[in-house]
Amino acid sequence: MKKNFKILFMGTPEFAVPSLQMLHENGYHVAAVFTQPDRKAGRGHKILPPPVKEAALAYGIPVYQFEKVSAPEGVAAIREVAPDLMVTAAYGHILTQEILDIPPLGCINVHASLLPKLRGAAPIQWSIINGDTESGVTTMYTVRALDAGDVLVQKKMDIPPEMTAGELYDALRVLGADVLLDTLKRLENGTLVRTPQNEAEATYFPMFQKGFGEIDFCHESKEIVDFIRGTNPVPGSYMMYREEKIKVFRAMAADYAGAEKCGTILFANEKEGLGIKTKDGMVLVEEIQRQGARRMPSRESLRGKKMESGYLFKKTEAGQ
RNA sequence: CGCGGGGUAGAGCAGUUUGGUAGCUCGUCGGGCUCAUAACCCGGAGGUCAUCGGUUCAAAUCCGGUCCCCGCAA
Repeated sequence: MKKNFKILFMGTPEFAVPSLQMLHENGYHVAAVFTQPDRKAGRGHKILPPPVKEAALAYGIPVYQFEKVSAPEGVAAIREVAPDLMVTAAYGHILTQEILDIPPLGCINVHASLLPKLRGAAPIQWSIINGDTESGVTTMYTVRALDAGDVLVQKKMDIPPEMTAGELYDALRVLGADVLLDTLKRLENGTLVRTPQNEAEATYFPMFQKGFGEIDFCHESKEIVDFIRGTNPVPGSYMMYREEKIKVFRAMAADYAGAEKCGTILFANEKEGLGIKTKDGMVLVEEIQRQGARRMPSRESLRGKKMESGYLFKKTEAGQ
């Protein structure tokens, strides 16, 4: 098979950018890019384009932005592009069977997990929250059921013990482009093998909901630490100190045998830092961000704004 | 013009409501104590209070403009 088949690329966030860049730099014919509409982002009123749009425009690729691709006009646009192959990477839309049937070579999705593990919209964060020690990227044929299509190529990587979701995200988006390139090469030379997923081993984790990031100190210390690094930087974890929402970026587990209730501040000063009782010990909260301030080490923050030893953090929202 | 918090010494903060000598915890420099120390004691340096303008006898504080940082919402 020749390399110059016509590709329709669908993606939205930073995760998809290296894949698009790889296609462009390796001479693939990307006929069009579909991405989410520009949305209000940040403070004020600014409307920002998705990262993929900026990349596509820089490469001179036509960009289409539909609120719903599955609507008639979206489908019509795809038919007009008439791609041989569709590639999706964190596009943010569920594709209908009607759309999946359009490209003769099918639709390939780049997913940031070792399928069939961690199907769903936020596999990177969940892998760290769950305490996994390895992650990876999988390409598969897209089917109607979420992330359930036949696996094509999969590559693994280790998750270092202190890695945050943001760092893993950066690593996997690069790996994603690599896996996609590998997939396309096999498609070209006819060595691409499709392997059905083992449904018995499949796991699914949902998108985060509002209030998800609040820390529950009544879990085990390791779970709390994993939760904090798995939600860093988005959606971010936090705890409520009286009426104030304090964001937490980094923490480590430590031994402690006291009988205080989980969530109790054991100490909060600039020498020892911030220690909070958990189900099985304590966590040392090392980096926080208080209201109106920027993120900084707990000890620095505690030099100025004190926290009362003995205060009990109680989870106020559902989730985790 | 989406809502809200903030900008005060190298760092982190209080003081602003009720204008009246610029404070605290650290760091730093010098000295002391100690077998010793990130411990303790004494002393010093370091700030046009983001910026511009206004009100006032007097502005960090009250009023208006600008710049920058942050949270929410998306």
